[in-house]
Amino acid sequence: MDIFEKRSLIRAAITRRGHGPPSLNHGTNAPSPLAPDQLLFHNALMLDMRLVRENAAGVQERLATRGAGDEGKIDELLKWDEKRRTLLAQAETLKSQRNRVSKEIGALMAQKKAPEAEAKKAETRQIGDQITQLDKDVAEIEKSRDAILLTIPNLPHESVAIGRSAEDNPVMRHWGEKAQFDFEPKNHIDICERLKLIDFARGAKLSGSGFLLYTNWGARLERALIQYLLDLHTTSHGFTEVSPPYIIGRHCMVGVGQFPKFVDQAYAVQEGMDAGTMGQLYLLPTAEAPVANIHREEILREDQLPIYYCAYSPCFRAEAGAAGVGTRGMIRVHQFDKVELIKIVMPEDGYVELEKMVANAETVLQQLGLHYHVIMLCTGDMGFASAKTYDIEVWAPGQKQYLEVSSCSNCEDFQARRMNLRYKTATGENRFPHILNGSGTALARLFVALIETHQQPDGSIKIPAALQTYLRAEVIKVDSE
RNA sequence: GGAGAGAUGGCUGAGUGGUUUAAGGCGCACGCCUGGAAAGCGUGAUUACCCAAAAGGUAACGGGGGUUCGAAUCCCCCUCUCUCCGCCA
Repeated sequence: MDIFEKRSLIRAAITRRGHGPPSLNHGTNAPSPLAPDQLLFHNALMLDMRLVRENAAGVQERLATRGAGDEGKIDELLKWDEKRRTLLAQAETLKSQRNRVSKEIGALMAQKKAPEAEAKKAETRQIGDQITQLDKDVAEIEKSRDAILLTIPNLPHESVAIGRSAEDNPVMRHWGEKAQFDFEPKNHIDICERLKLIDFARGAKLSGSGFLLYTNWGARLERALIQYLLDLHTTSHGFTEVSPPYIIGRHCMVGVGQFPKFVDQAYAVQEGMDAGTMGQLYLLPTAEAPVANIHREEILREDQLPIYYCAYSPCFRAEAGAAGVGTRGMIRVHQFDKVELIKIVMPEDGYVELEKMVANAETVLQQLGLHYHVIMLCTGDMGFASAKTYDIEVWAPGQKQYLEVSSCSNCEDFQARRMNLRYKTATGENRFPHILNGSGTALARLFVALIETHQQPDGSIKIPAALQTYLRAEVIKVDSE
């Protein structure tokens, strides 16, 4: 069987978007899964349109710091916005007229004055035609406007370092030191094969390259880590554990800003297996997607905030275009486990909460005795939805490189707008909360750093004390059964 | 998977084409009354958009479309919930 046959079988049930047959439900003219009008389910905006109107120059300036050229979209956005408001005002005036005349008709009918009523009907009918046209125009304009808005990333916070790429990310701090060995440390692939923690060959046999088969103590270590992480964040850091669906609707992906930009990175469930108005279903790329959306389209009470959620889930990523870059081993895989942290907080608390979240993720590495540093992503390297992001990179001695195991972001109200999540203040005002997400932490790379850091001269792995009660072992040895 | 019944405001619940400007009840807030309460009486209370603001206007009765001068109400599609049957870990 060649590689293409293998891949087509893998994707028989799970296909990337756009490559499957049209669904029966949709007929042969199935709409593009990403038509703008399919992406929005309400009128909330990604960037605050009022802010864009009132301070276009400021918005453009912030966007420009990302170096992606999005600031060029603002002028067109404003053009659509102005046109929309003009037409909307016209339509509403006409509707007001029609409502008034309709009432008069009702009154005439009640008085059995049919001829007069008929005359007014003709008048109203004509107004109605104009309204229909205006409504159509406005809808078109909103479609154009939203198509642009959906592709504009969040504005970076003022405190974020200006830069173009990962090389410009400032290191904020580090903890511990690079582990020293009086022997040549092995990399995780060798360790896994020797200790039979992962069966790379059979994982690939099952699902293709980039899929892992954890075996025996490897599987147990993975499970122990999940359990340890959830326990830590729930009991010590005050998070409420949730366990979300792993298959989620398109609207959730749009809500957190994964779509439309990263649609190629998601595994789509077979076309036709969609959820009606929720649209096409996808395997989650991160638990952030379902968990941040838990309260979408709700109005929370201020006293419900802050909300802290943590969730374990596997994460599925197509990693299209990433082939060949560190693909061997566990560093970049199509499916990995992660414990995710999500916070929904009042805007004034957003940045304090971000620092706390990073500290919560750092605790993991400290307790496991792993050297790491925290970097701030510069404007040019930040994710689409984020206003400010810290990455935690753990040292992997076998790789001789730092691996990203956590990315903690404050998305401010960017996601809340997309999903129309608000909270009501004590004074009765509705506001968008800040939504934060952070890995607490990603498992596959944590696994790598753990076994590479704690490997012993005899090839065994010493288990850190914090993990021993979960794994029920102090060491993993070659002859461990 | 099959059959049926539903979805109305904070909750409950009326409303089968025109003072619905969504009744009534419960709960809520404020006021009157009271020594204080209860009861009673009165007032208020959704969301979004347009408008610099105010005034005003428009829209929303699960979601979308249609009929009509006019739709919570009639028609079509979808989603969700409940009941029964079937299947299933």
